[in-house]
Amino acid sequence: MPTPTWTRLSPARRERILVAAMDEFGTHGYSTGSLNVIAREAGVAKGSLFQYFSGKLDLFTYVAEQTSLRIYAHMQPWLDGYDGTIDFTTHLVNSLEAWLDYFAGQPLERGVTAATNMEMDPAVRNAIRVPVNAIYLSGLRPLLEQAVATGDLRKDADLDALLALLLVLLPHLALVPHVPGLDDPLPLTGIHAEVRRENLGRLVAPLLADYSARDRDRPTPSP
Amino acid sequence: MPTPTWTRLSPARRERILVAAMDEFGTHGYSTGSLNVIAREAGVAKGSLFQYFSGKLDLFTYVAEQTSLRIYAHMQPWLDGYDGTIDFTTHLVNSLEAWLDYFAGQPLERGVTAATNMEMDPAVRNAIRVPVNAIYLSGLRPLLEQAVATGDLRKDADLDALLALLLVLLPHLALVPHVPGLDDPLPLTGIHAEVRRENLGRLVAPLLADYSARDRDRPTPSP
DNA sequence: TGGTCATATGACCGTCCGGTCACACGGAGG
DNA sequence: CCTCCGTGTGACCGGACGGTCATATGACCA
Repeated sequence: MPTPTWTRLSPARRERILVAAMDEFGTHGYSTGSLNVIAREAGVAKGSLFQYFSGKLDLFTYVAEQTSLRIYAHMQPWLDGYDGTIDFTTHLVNSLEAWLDYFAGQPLERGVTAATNMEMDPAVRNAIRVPVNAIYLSGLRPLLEQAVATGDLRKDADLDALLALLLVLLPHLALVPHVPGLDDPLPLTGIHAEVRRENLGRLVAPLLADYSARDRDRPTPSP
Repeated sequence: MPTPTWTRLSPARRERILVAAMDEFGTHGYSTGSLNVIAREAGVAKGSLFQYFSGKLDLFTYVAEQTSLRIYAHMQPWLDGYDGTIDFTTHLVNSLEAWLDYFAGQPLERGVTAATNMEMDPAVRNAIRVPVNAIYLSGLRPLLEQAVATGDLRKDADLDALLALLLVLLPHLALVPHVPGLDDPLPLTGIHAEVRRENLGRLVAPLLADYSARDRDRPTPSP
């Protein structure tokens, strides 16, 4: 939790420090990220950082929280914008396209997402991942429930399993195009937008098809 | 690549160093893992480590490679043991149970798997993940092709998409029960064996059901 | 016995780390 | 004009790091 001093700072100074911290932690991770570098890049004395935060972990926690709030705010229209006028699989693919486009254009948020997903220290990971996961769950579950309400997903669809799979998958989808060696087999890297959209559909299809209530979502089985 | 001196060492000494390195890297990751600690725990002078490996990265690369070989050797019976006498979904759930049980009993291999999956430095990650992924792909693709050959998966099943999803999922399944805060929504932690098996089925079902060729794998759709 | 050589050792090096602290600065209130 | 206090600063601290190297050890052979 930042100190009262932090809240009295000019927005410009706060933003410079936040950006420098996102950049450093997002590039090197928590434990390897350097407060010296953050202070230098922000144009601020290192001692000042300790006037705003109680220490390295406090700063990283703040960075992770702010980042997840920004990401969530950007995705909100897709989370509560489903009304059943298009089929749910298409809506989900559209949302994932927006998800990928967002991270393609926001290297800072992408880096912090990588850092929070790759942290080894259990104490740090718990401080970061649990609230972030809660944010994602609170947005995704209503979306799936809405899909059941509109009749796009079957009433007996296993929402818990679907949610767990999506939560594992989402960070990988966000990072794969920009993090070489992470999940090279995912067919989303270095391709045109139409091919990427098609491939997103190929990844989502097996997840959703079995729970789809509308016939048009289910391909004809071979005899 | 280890030096010739390493290969001339007594197996006991090699094993002590390998175990200490697996433990340290598996607990703290590559960049935070300490050669001082490895040398101390192995009962060996730090200078000796530099007689066996050219540096920290060389040692970690060796550790990751040995670990993936051990894991692969243990899973081999499940990878080429599918002959179609049971349906493929059941075989896959059986294999995943073996996968989870293996990592439950092998904290060293589990730690190294975590370390290789959570490494931030791109150079280190590429040195480690690419060959490891290649090992997994070389074992999993023939298994899926075998399932197509026996008629358990449809001939038009999207094997590339399935493989990509499995490759993303496998490390998470291995680590979730022992790495708090990693993927808490995955329903595999702190439960009895039968419940865990049932939940594994719930996770695999949406992945495979749409591509299954046998009717018994596909639940009755609601009208 | 004396010499050679592969190996083992740990003190030591330069560097960087997170964190501290004595001090400088400047606007507000007397 | 002086004092105070919130704020900004960077030199400094103890410690840990990866890596080096002069020296010690001991097996083997002449």
